[in-house]
Amino acid sequence: MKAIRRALLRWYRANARDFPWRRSRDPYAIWVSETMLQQTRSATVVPYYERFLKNFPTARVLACASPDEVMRHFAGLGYYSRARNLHAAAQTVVREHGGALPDEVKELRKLPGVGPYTAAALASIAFDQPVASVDGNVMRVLTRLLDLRDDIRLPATRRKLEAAAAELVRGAQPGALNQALMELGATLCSRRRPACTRCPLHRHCKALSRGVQATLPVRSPAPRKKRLRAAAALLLRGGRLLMVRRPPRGLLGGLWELPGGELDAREQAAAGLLRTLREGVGIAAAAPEPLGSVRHIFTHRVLRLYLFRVTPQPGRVRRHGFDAHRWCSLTAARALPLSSLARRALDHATASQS
DNA sequence: TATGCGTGGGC
DNA sequence: TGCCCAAGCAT
Repeated sequence: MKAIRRALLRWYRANARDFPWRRSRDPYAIWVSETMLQQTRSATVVPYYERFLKNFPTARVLACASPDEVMRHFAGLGYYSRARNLHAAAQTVVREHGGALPDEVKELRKLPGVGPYTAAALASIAFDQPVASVDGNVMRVLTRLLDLRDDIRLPATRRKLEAAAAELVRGAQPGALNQALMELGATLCSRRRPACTRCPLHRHCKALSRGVQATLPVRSPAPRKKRLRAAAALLLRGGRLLMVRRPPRGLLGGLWELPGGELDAREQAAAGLLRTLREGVGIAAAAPEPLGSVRHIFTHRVLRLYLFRVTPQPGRVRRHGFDAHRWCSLTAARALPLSSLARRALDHATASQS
């Protein structure tokens, strides 16, 4: 165990990649990075992280910002409940902890958006607490090191690995040990073609000694994605287009998009669009002009979004199921917090119609 | 315990 | 095209 610890730390000191969050000791900055890194590649996070910290340098500044402004800096990153939770948690930190992040796992876990992994990562990296943070990378490294063939989708497997990791990070430099395990999993101990010859743990790896490293970790297959269809409108009035904001919870919560909605089974796209406009924004229209479609893949769904240009009949917007609406210039619409899907839809619709 | 929640990249 | 994956969390 001691040899493993020493090998990991030495390897990490020599091989840690240079990320902006690794240059900071500020618990708030580390918190922001850990939140953005949840289920997200580090290369994707870098520009978001830098922009976010420039605009919201402290928990106090973040706590005072508007929800739209916070969401604007998460737009395109995905899993948007992270932004809402981070914002709410910053307000809690200001209100209950004087603006400074608590240093204990138990207190950190009470913050919305801070789960077992993030709490342990913060406590160890920012506050030197000897707790193990087990993410997907660590699970891959440890299942191989131990030749553990249990399904890593199961919580029971996760508990076993957390116990193993807890043994490892006992003692000095828990933050560096946790990061070393993650870094190893993110680089050498990759899912396919692990670079075992360069691995600091190759002498200790049970899976390697048995030649089964490429078969680990074992993970039961995910259920098949559901297909769904939706329609959205470039709804123009006096040179401005209508944008709507989705309610805070659920899919793409808090983000803006073109008005429209999901189609029923076998419903024609144009007819369905007119129905969703009637139901969602209380606007009547006729003869939608087709502008093509875009395909978008979510974690658990495959969406086909049909786009139309629509000339509305006179009448006020009466929202139902949306949070807010706004008549915008194209420039203003593009500056709203948009999901990647909404941005692509807007781009596609405006390019097709001109 | 199972499911919902984004996005972009790799093969 | 389809499937898997990447520093998970909430309900």
